[in-house]
Formats: sequence, structure tokens, C-alpha cells
Amino acid sequence: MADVFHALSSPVRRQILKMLKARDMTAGEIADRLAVTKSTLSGHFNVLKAADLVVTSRDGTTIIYSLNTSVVEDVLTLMVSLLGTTDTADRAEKEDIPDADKV
Amino acid sequence: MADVFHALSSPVRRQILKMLKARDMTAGEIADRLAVTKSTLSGHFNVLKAADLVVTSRDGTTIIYSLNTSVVEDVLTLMVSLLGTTDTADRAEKEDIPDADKV
DNA sequence: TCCTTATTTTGGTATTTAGCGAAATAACAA
DNA sequence: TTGTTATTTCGCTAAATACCAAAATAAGGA
Repeated sequence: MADVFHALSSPVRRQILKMLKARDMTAGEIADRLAVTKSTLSGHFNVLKAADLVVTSRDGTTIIYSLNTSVVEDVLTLMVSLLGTTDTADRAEKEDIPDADKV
Repeated sequence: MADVFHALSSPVRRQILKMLKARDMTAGEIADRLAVTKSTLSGHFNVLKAADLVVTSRDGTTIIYSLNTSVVEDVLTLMVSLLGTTDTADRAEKEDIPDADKV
């Protein structure tokens, strides 16, 4: 989950996600629309894949990238918990040092 | 808004936000609970302030940090839009190249 | 097999970031 | 004013990151 925030911290990667929200695209299509080379883009894809934010499939020589909606939902949930109201589960945790792995 | 994602990309900073969710704390209190020096922490505070995720107030020589809940809400909204269902406003935008500033 | 197209990996440099200790600043009390 | 406590800024190093061009890989078609 920590990887997800890192993945989202880059404007280029957020733009890729935004494009994929509209529709699935190949690496080449994405490259045509962004001002970075394909090799640079490939690095960004690796980051997005490591964060499980995108998913790929192959059609011949082209790779099709798709948004992994379920992980975006997970991020949302975590953001809600960061913002969240103090419910029962939360209360026990108060005044404690939060567990680093979960944040 | 771009700053917000960068701010959230650090585990230390996410931990600080989690602590502040429980209650307001001084810089020193936070430092006591994290394995980084106060000077390093001060750098993290600057990032969080630049992202408008925290707010400070002064009480004598101590600085009190608080979570800026409204900005966390803004992030949530953006995350929802990234995930979002295709509503009226969205539809016009589809197939277009998203505007980099907004992402 | 050889060629073409699509994508990724590699090797390199430049920029950014996190971290520290020491020095500087701020507020206040004696 | 001098001293004390709390916090930030400064100067530095090490590690991570973004970027590019060129080489390598993968899948098919001729």
C-alpha cells in the first residue's frame, strides 16, 4: 500500500491514470499523448504496476494498460480512515503510536 | 494539489498525519515518537505545510501542529473522481487528453 | 529465417530527497 | 540582559528518481 502513494506522487503517473480512467490504452498511445519518451514511460508503468494501480494484457506485440479500479478503492478507504470520524475501532488506538506498516 | 500527493508519499509524513488525526501535537511530542531527529522532522513539517495538510499555532515557545481536515477531504474528492462513475461532467471530458494541471 | 513494429531494459547524467549535527532563531523567565 | 527550552535553518552526504538515447527483447508476418 505504501507503493500506491509513491506511485500517485508523480504528475506524469497521475496523468496516465486519468487517461486510463477514460479507456484502456496501449503503451504507445499513452506515449503519443505525453511529453516523455517511451523508455521513461516504461519506468512509470513499472511503478504503477508495483503499486497494483494498473493491469496489463497483451494483444500481439502491443501491451494494453488498464486501471485497476479495486486498488484505487483501497486508497480511498485509507484516505477515509485518515480523515475519519472517531468510531469504536479508532478509539482504542488513540494516544497510541500508530503502527508504521499500516500508514 | 500536486503537493499533496508528494506529501503523502513519505511513510514518515503519513505517520505524522495519523498521529495528528488522534490529537494535536507539538513538534517535540511528534519527535519523541518517531525515529528521526527534530531537524529532519522540521523538513517534513514544511512539506506538510506546503501541501496545506497541517496547520500550526503557537503557544509560547512551542508550535502545535493540527491536521487540516478540509484538505484531506479535497484529496478524497479527487480520488473519487479518479475512480469515479461516468457522470454528466465526466462524459464531455472522455477521449480528451486530460489537463495536466488538474491531475 | 528475416524483417517490422511495439515495448522494455540498460547505462548514463542531473535533480531531488532524506537524513544528520551544528548553528541560528524565537519566546519567555529570572 | 542572560539563560533555557523549543523549533527551524544551514551545510553536508548518501540514496533515490526522472529522464534520455541506444541496445535488447517479444510477437507476428513475409
